[in-house]
Amino acid sequence: MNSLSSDVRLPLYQRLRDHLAQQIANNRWRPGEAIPTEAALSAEYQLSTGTVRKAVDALVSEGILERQQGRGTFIRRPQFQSSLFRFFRFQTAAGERQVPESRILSIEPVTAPSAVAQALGLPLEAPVIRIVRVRLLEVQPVLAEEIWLPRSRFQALLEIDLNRQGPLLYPIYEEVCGQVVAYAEETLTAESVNHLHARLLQVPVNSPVVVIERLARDYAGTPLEWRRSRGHAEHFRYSVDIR
Amino acid sequence: MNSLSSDVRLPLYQRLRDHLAQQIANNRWRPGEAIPTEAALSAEYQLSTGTVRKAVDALVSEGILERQQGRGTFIRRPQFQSSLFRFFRFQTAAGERQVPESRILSIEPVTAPSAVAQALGLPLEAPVIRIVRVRLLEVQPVLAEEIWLPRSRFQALLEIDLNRQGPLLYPIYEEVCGQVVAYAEETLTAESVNHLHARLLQVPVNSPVVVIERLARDYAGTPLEWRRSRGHAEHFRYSVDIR
DNA sequence: GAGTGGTCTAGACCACTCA
DNA sequence: GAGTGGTCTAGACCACTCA
Repeated sequence: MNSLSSDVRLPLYQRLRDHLAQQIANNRWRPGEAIPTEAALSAEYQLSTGTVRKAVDALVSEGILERQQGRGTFIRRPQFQSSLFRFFRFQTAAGERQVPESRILSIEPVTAPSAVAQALGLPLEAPVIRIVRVRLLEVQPVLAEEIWLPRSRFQALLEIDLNRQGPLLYPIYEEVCGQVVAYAEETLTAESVNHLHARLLQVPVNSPVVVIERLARDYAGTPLEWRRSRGHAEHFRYSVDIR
Repeated sequence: MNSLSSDVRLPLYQRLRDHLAQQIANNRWRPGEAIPTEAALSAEYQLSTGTVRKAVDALVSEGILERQQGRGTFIRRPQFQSSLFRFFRFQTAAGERQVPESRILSIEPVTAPSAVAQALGLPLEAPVIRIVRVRLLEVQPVLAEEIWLPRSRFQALLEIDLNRQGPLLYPIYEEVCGQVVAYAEETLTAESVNHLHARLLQVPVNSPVVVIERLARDYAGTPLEWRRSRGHAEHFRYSVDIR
């Protein structure tokens, strides 16, 4: 038997949700692992199954846990590939979806400019890593990306050859640095492309591009990565439901 | 006592949810009205309160109902103003938010071009209404909008002076035509502005604009309105959370 | 067949609203 | 003080998974 520490004025299901979220943030279980069964949680915290289910429901709807009937409830491994597809219609001539290739143009230790320091919650001129890359689909550049990481957590990236890895960075962050991206927030704007990005994207100067800024965080909410991606507006289409 | 008609293989809470959704779509209650209390629904359908709550929970999370503790559960009146603010940062110099004014440039009965007929689910060349307007903030145009409506439901709009109404069309649709917008789906892209829209928005030809296409539906899911809005990219900023 | 999550019951008691 | 939604209990039984 265990007990819930947080604010006693909150409902029990809320306190259990917070307690579980805290343990997930502290890496008590790794992504893909199961948490204790509902019966075990009921017994451990002396709560009815209905109350336990309501706490687990909340974490499931937040995208942190994933239920599988008959098997258990698991820490969800985020699937950020799909978020990319929400924004861009990267398709081959045959119409199938495809993860764009990655070509790293540079990776280097630098000090954080003020916008980056602010986004990542670091002091000005804190040590960071800056990565510049383009994403390509059938030799055509579709996205130009600038990526900033706090050096304290990602030092190990400087010692490997990123161009020999797959096109997705988040699995590499997890394997090489033990850092798991749990959430992200994206902001979209549009602009006329400047000379530098026009060259990287192989489009005429001043054509319209979509700009996507993304701040990615770990389970505890600490910022892990800030990136700014630019893509030609022709490939861009984003849908959202409103109620 | 009443009984649920839908597929008996579905869980009871699901069948009650579908049953209530059907009645809402059939206008059994108007927006702002209360549905029966949980106790009344339990008695009417011979279900426990837990099951009734789960059905109501589903409709609440879909944005169709709204709970108010101690008062009741109400048909939600959609607040589409807020969706506009998610996309554009329309702000006065003082920083406060403001609904942009509306200036109707034209409203006329026409036949549906193929893209419009397809979006609204109408036959080609079906009778529709086309509205062109600009939205202004402190005399500055911020959005140029083209709006298409099925004439069968919106005929009454042709008989009033829209420029003597408020800037929001959805309350007018409800008051004048009895049509309630329940959901909408928006798609975002960007483009270089052409001569016509450059003039309406008072921006240089070829500057980047954001294009928002919106399909609005009633509670039954029938398309009510299709609109395409263009705004200068400088005023545009859209944020989304990803998990 | 043992173990898991999914559905459902029949309540009790609490917090809030409103006349 | 009557009526509403909000929380919580202590289960029972079902559907699914996996050895």
